[in-house]
Amino acid sequence: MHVDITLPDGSVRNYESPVTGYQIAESIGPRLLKDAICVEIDNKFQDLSFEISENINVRIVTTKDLDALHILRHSSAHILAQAVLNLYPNAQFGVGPSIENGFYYDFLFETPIKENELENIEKEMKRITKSAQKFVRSEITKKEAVKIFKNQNLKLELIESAESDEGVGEEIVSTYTNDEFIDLCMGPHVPSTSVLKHFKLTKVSGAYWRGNESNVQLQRIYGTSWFTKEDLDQYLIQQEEAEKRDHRKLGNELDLFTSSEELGSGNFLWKPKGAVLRDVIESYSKKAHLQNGYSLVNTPHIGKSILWETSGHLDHYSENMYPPINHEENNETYYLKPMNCPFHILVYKNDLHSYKELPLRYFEFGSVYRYEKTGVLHGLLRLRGFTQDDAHIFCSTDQINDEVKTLLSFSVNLLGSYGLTEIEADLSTKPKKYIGSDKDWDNATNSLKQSLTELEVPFQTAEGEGAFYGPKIDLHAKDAIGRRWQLSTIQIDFAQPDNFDIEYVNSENKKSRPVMIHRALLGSVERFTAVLLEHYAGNLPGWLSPIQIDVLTIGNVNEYAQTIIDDLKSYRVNLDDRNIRLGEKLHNSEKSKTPIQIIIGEKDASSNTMAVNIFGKENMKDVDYKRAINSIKKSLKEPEFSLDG
RNA sequence: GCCGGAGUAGCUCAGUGGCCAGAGCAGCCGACUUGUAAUCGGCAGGUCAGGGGUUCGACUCCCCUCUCCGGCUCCA
Repeated sequence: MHVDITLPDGSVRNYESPVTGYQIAESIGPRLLKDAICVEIDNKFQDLSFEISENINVRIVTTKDLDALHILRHSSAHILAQAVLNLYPNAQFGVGPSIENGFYYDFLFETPIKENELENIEKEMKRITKSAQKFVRSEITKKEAVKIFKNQNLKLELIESAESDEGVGEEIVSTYTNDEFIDLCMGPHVPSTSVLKHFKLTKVSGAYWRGNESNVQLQRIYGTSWFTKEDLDQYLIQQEEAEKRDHRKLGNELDLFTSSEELGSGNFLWKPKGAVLRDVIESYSKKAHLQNGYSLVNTPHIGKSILWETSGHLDHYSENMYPPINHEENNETYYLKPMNCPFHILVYKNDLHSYKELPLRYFEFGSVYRYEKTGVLHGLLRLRGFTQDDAHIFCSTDQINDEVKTLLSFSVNLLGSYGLTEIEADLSTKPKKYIGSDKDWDNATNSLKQSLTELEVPFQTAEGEGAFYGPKIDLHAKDAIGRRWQLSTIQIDFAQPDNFDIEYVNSENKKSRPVMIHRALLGSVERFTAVLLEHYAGNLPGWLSPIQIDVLTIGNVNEYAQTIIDDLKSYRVNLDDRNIRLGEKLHNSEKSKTPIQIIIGEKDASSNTMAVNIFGKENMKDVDYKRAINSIKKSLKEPEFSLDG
């Protein structure tokens, strides 16, 4: 018997049947055999030892392949479990997949392990990889599996619940064995433990069994694993780079914001420089909104309970709301607002609206308060009190299409103005539980999809992830080191207009119900500030920087300095005229990441020149006064906002 | 909320079951009058997160609370 194997280049090779991936790779070349990790047969990954006995397409997956990294990491997870069980024979082991940049495995230890034990586990892993054990796949019956894993309760649970991901079918269970170690697994795996060379255990943390809060909490050990030392090193360096960019660290170093034990979790205090930064960010956005058909509204921080009953927040969102504020004398209950929409609806309701007014767009920097669980708080990225650049658009159903398109383009351009130009979207569609008609959902979802397509925003569809009241688009921006941050959200809402019974008078003089679009583009000003700080590693572009220019003097040139400052009075200028060396002034200016330094001494005063350092550009000396001022103004210019840009 | 780790001067960090807890930077005072990346000297600065307990003695050991860090869960 012979089989015809078709390779990715279209060539067909003929082999004795059955043939394995090994044999195919070997027949093509020794180099390929050396780099081979697994095979892809008919879109399914299999071990190199998998026997092929039909005419089929086969691709040899090598270490160069992105798919191979997942397999490497999956195998790394196995060896982690093997090492842990060797060292802690009474540990229970759960599941261990490959994840972005690495892998993890979940364990239940008799006594919780500590981070410093990772070193030892890593050592045992090294021993296992050096001994070059083969990964051997076998299929056994559930009965046999139950016998083998009789002391492993977590595995028994997996066997009983038939998780195909974990190698458990209706009757047959797939396992991998190397040395004494056996685990449930679909595979494939790298051929031998010796393929693992460049890995590192990174941290240990808690994780709920099967991701369910009400289940037992396991200990998760994380690691990273790569084919080459260079890749591993690069990853570790990138981690360090991310740490340097941490907005919490930068916020402290640059004097932007602080927190306080007395203040409590989830809120920050903005220091003068940070407040300026926020204000610049907000002002720019506000201007863009006013130029693009939005009206500014302003609403308070608390509202009576009836409001939150009507909006449904007390039914659907009370877990995330701060406890009520009771005024006993008046028998009134108030709540801090977790969202701005009910207030904007009240503004809308105050007037009778004609179809001629629509779409009506109400915009506000609205501070909201959500009682987030302590464990999720994270610097400015996840707060209990934060400010949304929030707007609610009231429009007719047939305006949704145009409105969403305008909005999407507005958002992409706005984010781009701040320097975030790589945008990707998630489109969340109708969930199982929803309100409104299928027709409305389809139309709205199509509007969103069509806008994304027309504006060429790359997007993924998250089926069933929409809110119960309408579909949504989330925009993510990629930062300078490739991290993805969720920023904008655009949500169509069929529910609130009903809840509040809002209306407009249509062209036939009949009452009609508008649709609402909720949208926040920066998301939260606090969060957005943090993202910008991390994106720019603290080196904010000139127009955003809290201090834009440091004027550094040498000797007594105060009069000349004053002339310069007067000519730059619409900018944020700081004068350092202390009697210290220039080197120290430069050092301080550098540390505060001021984008422009003007250096003037008596020489400059007499020749009407200055030295100018512009961050990221060359340092210039003896620059003519006018030319210097012009080039400074040019480099501090805020980006023009236009929807075509 | 859960698991694990941590909290020492304004900041970054040393340190020990036992005399008065240290350094650098920042601050203040003085000298230096400075041209491209930290000038020198001095001074001051701490209820060792807060509270309780064990002990002859606690910053150190135990318990509780607060805050932070890494995750999990959550994220209209």
